[in-house]
Amino acid sequence: MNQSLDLAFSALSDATRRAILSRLAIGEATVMELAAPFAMTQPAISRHLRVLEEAGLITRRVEGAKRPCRLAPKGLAGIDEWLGLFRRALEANYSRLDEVLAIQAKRRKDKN
Amino acid sequence: MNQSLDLAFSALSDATRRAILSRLAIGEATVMELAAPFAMTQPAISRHLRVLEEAGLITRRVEGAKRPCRLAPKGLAGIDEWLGLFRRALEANYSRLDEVLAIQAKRRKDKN
DNA sequence: GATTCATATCACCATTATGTTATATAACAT
DNA sequence: ATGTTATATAACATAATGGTGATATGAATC
Repeated sequence: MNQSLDLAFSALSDATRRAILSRLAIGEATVMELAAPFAMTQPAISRHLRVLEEAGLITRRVEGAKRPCRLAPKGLAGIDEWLGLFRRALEANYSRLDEVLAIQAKRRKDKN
Repeated sequence: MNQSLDLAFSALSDATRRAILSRLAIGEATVMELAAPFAMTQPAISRHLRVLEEAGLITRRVEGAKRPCRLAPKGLAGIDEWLGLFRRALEANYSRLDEVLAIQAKRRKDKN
C-alpha cells in the first residue's frame, strides 16, 4: 500500500543517488553534468535518474537534446511524514515505557 | 564510505520492517510477538530483525529462550543528519536559484 | 547531408534481497 | 528424561538491483 515510501527510502539507500540529489540541491543539471563526478557509464546514471524520478524525488524538462533535472519540491514529503508519525508514536509511548516494561515483566513472572 | 546511511535507508525501504519499527515504538517485543501480524514465516521475520539490527535501528536482549527487541535510541540519527544537511544545502541555494538558472541559461545561449 | 552530442534503451551478467522449508539448539514445562 | 517453545541458521528458488557494452534517436553543429 505505501509503495511510494518504499520507493523513496529505497532511492535514498544508494550513495550515488544521494550524491546526485546533493548536486541538484545547488541547481538544475543535465545528465552528463550529473554523470561527470562518477566512475560510472552514462547508462548507469540514466538509470539512477529514472529511479529518482519514479521515487518522486526529481523531475526532468526537455530542452533540445538535453534533459535537465531538478529536485522535486515535495520529494521528501512522504519520508518526512513517516518520520514525523514514527517520532510522535515514540514520544507518546516513551513516557510510559517504564510502565509498559513493568507490565510485561509482571506478565512473564505470572506465567511462571 | 557512508555505508551506515545505505543500511539505514535500505532497512526503511521495506514496509514489513517499517511496521516492525512502529510496533516497537510501543515498546519491547519478542520475535514471535513481532511475527504474529504478518503472513510470513518466523525465519523471514528473524531476517528482517537482523537487517534492522545491522542498520542500527534496533537492539536485542537475551532473556532465557527469548530475544526481546527494542528500538535503538540513536537509530535514526544518521538519517536525520543527512536530511538536515540536505535541507540546509537546499535552503542555502534556493535563495539564488533564479540567479543560478539565469547564469546557466546565459551560458547555454553563449555557446550558440 | 554528415557528424557529433545528449540521452535512452536493450541484452546481458553478477550480486544482493526476500521468501520458503528443513533442521539445529537451548530454555522451559511436564 | 521428554516434549514443546523460541529462535537461529542453512540450503535453496526467485526476483530485484546495479553495473556493462552496443545501439537507437533526435538535436546541434560543421
